[in-house]
Amino acid sequence: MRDYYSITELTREFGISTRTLRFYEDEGLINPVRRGRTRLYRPSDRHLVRQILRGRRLGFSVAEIREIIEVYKAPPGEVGQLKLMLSKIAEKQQDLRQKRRDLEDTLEELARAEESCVERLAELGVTT
Amino acid sequence: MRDYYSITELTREFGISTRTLRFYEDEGLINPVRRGRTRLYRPSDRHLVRQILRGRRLGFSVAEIREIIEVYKAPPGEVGQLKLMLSKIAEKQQDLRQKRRDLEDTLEELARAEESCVERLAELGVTT
DNA sequence: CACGGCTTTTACGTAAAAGTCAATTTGGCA
DNA sequence: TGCCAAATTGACTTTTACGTAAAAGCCGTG
Repeated sequence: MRDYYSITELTREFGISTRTLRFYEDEGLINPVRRGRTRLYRPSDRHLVRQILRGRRLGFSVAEIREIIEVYKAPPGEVGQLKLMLSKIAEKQQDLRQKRRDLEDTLEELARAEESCVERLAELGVTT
Repeated sequence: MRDYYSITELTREFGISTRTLRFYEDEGLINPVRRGRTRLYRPSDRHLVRQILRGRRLGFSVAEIREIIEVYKAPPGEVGQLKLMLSKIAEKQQDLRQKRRDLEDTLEELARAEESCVERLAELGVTT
């Protein structure tokens, strides 16, 4: 496990630009350490980037991703805070379950479209 | 099954604005018929809106949604077109499967966060 | 027939998420 | 130690997906 990654290493690994990484930092999603002015990304930062990109692919806004990331952190000490966090987690879970339903529905429709294409090809005497 | 829906009926049903529906029309996603200048949405238009919103929730851009919608249409007659369509469908399916992995991973992390909150609450003597 | 309510078109506005560009600064190594 | 590729910062631009406001058309009701 590497100690640190440079910004360009991460841009290459994840296929994003330095601007994007700095943007996420400005937005408070990641906090790489600095040697002088240059950013050094720890494994934990790298993992965060991975999570951010996952959220992005799922269509979450940066604000929503921030909320999700916050619940990954160590749980707070106070009961009220803990309960609040639990309700936030439940909210995100519901959101994701809705997305999962949307996803399965869309996959089904695509399968139907695929099948009718294959059938049509068969009618034309083409073997898939 | 109703013949036609007015624009406001659909906005109420789906919780979107008239601007949004007209925008999707400008973008070529839907094509309601007209009585004079007013739009009349058929059940098929209504179903399209449902599919559009599903795509939107999954984080697809309007351009991507348009591509998905196009493969739902009746399959074309020509072999080359059919094969092209099949490859487009396969592409979308891969995309959706990636999203599904992202989704399951995120749900797992949320479950872990949830568990550690519950544990912490238990330590504090709170029964969930 | 005037009115309120719904609808239309046109046009400009805007927030989010970066991309791009220019002007430094720096740090590694020959 | 001197230099050049890489990194940083700040400002401006772009794209997407609508929001919003203005001005006007249709239509059933009192």
